[in-house]
Amino acid sequence: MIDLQLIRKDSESVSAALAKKGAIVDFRELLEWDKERRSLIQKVEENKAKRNKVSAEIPLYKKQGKDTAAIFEEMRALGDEIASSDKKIAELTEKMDDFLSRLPNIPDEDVVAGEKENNEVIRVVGKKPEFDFAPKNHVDLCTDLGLVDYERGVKLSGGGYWIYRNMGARLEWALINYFISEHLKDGYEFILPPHQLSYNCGFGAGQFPKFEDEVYWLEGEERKKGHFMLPTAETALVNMYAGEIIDGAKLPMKFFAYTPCYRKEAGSYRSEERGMIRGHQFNKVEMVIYSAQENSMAAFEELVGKASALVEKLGLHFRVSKLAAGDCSASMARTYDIEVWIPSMGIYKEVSSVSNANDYQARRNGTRYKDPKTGKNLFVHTLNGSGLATSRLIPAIVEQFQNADGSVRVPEVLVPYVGTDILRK
RNA sequence: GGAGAAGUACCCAAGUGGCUCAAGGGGCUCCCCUGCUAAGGGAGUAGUACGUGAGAAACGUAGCGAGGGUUCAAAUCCCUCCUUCUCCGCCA
Repeated sequence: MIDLQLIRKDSESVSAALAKKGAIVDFRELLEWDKERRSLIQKVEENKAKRNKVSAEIPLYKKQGKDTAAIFEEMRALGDEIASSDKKIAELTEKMDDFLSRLPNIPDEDVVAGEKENNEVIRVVGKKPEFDFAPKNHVDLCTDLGLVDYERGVKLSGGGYWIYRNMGARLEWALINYFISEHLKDGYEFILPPHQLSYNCGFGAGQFPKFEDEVYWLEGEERKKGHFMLPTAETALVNMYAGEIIDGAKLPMKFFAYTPCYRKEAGSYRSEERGMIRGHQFNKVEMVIYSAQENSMAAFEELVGKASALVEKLGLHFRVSKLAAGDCSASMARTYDIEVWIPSMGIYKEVSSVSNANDYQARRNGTRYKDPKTGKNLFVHTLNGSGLATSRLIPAIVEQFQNADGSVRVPEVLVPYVGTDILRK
């Protein structure tokens, strides 16, 4: 949610900033509603003050035996007026909230306008592996090594689902365990949230109303009162303190959670997205930081550093891209993607997306902190980053670390978790 | 899923339509007395949101789990919902 005050003060700058994301917004109507609403509030509050005053006098009149019929008549009319003003205010408020809730976040100043093509690669780590044999793609590798059973996954649940088997399951779980231990080392609190969340969480994270149709809703419930399967742990983590005022001395608060992510999108049947690149359910460890406003850039760098370090320690070739405004998700002011090289596809695929929402999510769900310096209540800055999405790492690992004989080398840091340093038939 | 009970401020808690625009206590903050400790006396303590102020102050409005309704007037009466506790049912 964008601060209404900011729009009142300087709607043109806000428009210009949103245009970087490709959102063309005209604030004139909103500002009209705002003006009308405030004048109604003034009027209705005057009337309410009058009603309060008269109400306090009524018991006195009654004691004195005065006739109150005329006063009641007058007060009834006043009450009707108050009710109708209140109704108009509520309607305006709803319209304004709806308008505001559909606006994307304002991108940071240094984030460039435009879409994907304006993304900037800011770091490349390692080299593209060279093979002196014909490398296989990850679908073949995983199938041949018995790591993943795509066919029976489809049998169980249809397209977009797969089964991890045997060493595949151990490799997947090894990644999760490895990430967990690294985050614990860094002092992050381990969270296992519910996977079924109520509507407010989707709204608070900024994913609704826009992406309501991209998540799985539980049957038989009305949407706004119902539950959906979380599309990322961020949706849960970012709402834990909704409506609360956090003691500023406790910031930054750092969390991570492991959950599967449930998404309808998968859709894409393009052949290059075969296998585990995009599924309806995938595993991810997610990091979230609640930060004081002035420290959120540092927190952002920390998350980028942590996510990169994980990929680097796995020994994978990857790059870090700073996304253009239009490629950041709607809620985010800045996003860096960590993209891992998939040899068979000849492209880099995202394994982590690190973002700073600034106060956008906190405004939507009312997460504030008391600033120890000023004593004022401020909206927290929320940041999130995958640390990491395991389902895309496995394709990268098996493809980048494959050998001529079809076996796959296990990244050293995972050996203790997997129990072997090589995966063979 | 069913039945019963409850939800009031940092905590406990009084309060079944109006001098209660929420009593009292605990805790906390400050002051006084005493001063090693212990004990005593007094004052303050509703956070927050919104509105009018450049802003602070100040004022107003809302607020007794949430949302509606009845009424001149609602913590109080009515309806719906949420949460907690107790019991029962279900438990792949």
